[in-house]
Amino acid sequence: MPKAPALERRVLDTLWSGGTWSVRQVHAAVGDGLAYTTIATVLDRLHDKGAVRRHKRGVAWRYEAARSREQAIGAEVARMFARVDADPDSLLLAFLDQVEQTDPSALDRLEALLRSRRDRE
Amino acid sequence: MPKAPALERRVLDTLWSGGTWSVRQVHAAVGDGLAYTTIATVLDRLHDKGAVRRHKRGVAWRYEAARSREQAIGAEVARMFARVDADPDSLLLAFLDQVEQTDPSALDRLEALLRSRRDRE
DNA sequence: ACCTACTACGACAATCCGTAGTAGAAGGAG
DNA sequence: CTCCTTCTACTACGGATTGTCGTAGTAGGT
Repeated sequence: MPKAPALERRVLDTLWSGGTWSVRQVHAAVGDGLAYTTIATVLDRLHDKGAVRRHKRGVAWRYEAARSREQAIGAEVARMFARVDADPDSLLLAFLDQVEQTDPSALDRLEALLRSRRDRE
Repeated sequence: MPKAPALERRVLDTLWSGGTWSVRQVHAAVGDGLAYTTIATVLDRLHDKGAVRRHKRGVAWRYEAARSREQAIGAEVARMFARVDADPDSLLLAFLDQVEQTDPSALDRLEALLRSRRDRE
């Protein structure tokens, strides 16, 4: 139904806030009147996709994110690079435009990152 | 069926190569043994989504991209920014990593772009 | 008046996602 | 040992998206 998997994202956000979580805990954290089994299903599917890890704690599973938010963002960026592979320069341009528009001060941070990366070698 | 709309992308790539196209021409360009009506449908759906423009040429439609590839990339980048909105700095990092990994020389171009953008104001 | 090319519309299968119910196992309380 | 609560596993369903076509009807040229 949704264009982007909104509920999965909310669950992941919860896990990314740190630690391991039982279904019940995630359910409480996400709230929104959703059924317990809805959260259980989402967690299960996330596990099938390899997005989360889990281990048994007694009868129940304990879940944690399989990759950090940073890694997930990295994968997202990689996917985008693959999608536009014919035209990397437009991507640089578009990226700068977006950064500037979202948060102009980020341009400075970007430049600092860039410099430190160059100096590192 | 597919995660990313592969055929729509191929059709768009064709249109992005320039000019206006009849269904028949796109069909020939995409090839791959697909039926003529398959291409017609894809073009039609692309039109519904506003991704392409069309005007009648006699009985037939002539299609062209509604936005340039560059604009499409910009929209893509904007979508990604929205998705990660809580953590823009990780995005900067991940972006640099990807640029470096894809094409190290692009880092220099990025820096040049950054500088020219800053000097422009 | 007929053939051809083109569009409009409908259809179907696969997949994803949100959402949830049910059955059954497992463990603690008496 | 038996009952109640808690969890998981499995199944299901509806809506959306996409790939893929078929059919029917229309409009123009020969």
